[in-house]
Amino acid sequence: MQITSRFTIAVHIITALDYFKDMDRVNSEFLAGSVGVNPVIVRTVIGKLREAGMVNTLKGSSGAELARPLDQITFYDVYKAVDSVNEDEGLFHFHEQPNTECPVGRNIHKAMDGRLAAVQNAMEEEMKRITLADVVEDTKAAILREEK
Amino acid sequence: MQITSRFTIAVHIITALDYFKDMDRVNSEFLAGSVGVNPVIVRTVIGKLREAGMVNTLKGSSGAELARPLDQITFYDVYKAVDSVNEDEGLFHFHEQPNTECPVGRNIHKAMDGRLAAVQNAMEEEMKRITLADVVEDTKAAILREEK
DNA sequence: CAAAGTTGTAACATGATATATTACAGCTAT
DNA sequence: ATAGCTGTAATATATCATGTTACAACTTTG
Repeated sequence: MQITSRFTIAVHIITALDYFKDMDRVNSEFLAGSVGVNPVIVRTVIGKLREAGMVNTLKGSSGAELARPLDQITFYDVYKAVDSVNEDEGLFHFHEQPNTECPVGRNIHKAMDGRLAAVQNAMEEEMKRITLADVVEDTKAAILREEK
Repeated sequence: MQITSRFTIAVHIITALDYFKDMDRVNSEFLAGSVGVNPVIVRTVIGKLREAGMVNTLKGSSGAELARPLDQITFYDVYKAVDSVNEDEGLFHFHEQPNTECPVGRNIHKAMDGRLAAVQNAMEEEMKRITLADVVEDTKAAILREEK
C-alpha cells in the first residue's frame, strides 16, 4: 500500500503557490499543468488546504494565497489536511473478524493496538519536523543550479 | 490509505503458532478460524513468513513451527516479509507526471525524496524496536486476566 | 451591466489493488 | 491406499484512489 498521492500533490501545489506568487493567472488549470493531474483534483486538494487554514481562496476569483508562513506549515499539517490516512482506524488495517471464541483472537487486538499507535506516532512526529520552507528552499536551490 | 491487514494477520498467526504449539491439528483451517479469514490467505501469509526464514513448514504436513525465538522477530521483519509497502516506490505514492517544462515540476521530486525517506525510516525504526515476544507476552497476560 | 473566466462541488466513470474463493497437483501421515 | 494437508495458480469480488464531465455561483473586466 501507499499513502495517497494527494499528499505529494498538496506539497507541490503549496510550493508552486509560493514560487509563482507574483504571476497572475495561477489558476487551477495552470497548477494542474505543473502537477500533471486534472484541474478538479487541484481544486479539491486546495479546498482541503483551505479548510485546514493553510491557504485563502476567493470563489470565482483566480489564484490562492498562503495563509501562513511556509515555516509554519509542516508535512504533518498537510498530511492531516488531505486525509492521507484513515482517521478512525489509523495507519494499519487490522483484520476485521478475529474470532472471539479463540483466546488469541479475543486478545490480539488490544495486545497490538498500543504498539501500532506508537509506530504511527513515530512517523507523524518525524513529519512534524519537516516544513514546507525546507522543501521550497531546496526546490529553489535546485532551480538556480539548473540555470548555471 | 492503510497498511494491508496481511501485517496484523501475520502477527496474529505467529502469536497463535506460539500459543497453540503443543496442540496438534493447528492447520491452515484452524488458524483461519482464529484470524477470521480464508485458509488460503493463511497459507500465503505463512508462505511469506517461511521465505523470510521465520517459520518452518512441511508441505502436506499439518502445522508450522517458529524458526526463531520470538524476541528475535520484530514488527519490521514481519512487515517486510509480507510486503506491507511497495518495495520500489516506498511508503508515499508520488504523483507520476509532474511537468518537466515547469521549474517546480522538474525539481519537486528531488526536493521531497530525502524527506519522505526520513519519514518512512522513522516508522521502520520504531517497528524494529517491537518484537513478537512483546505481543505474545501481552496476549497471554490478557488471557490470564480473563480467567480470573 | 454583460461577457468571459474561475471556483466549488456533485455525480459518475475508470483503474488499481486488497481480499476472497475455487481448484488441484503433489506431498505426508496413518 | 486412503484421507488430510500444503502450496500455488487462476479467477472473482469489493473497495478505494483517481479521472472526468457538468454546472451553479461567483468575480473580473471592458
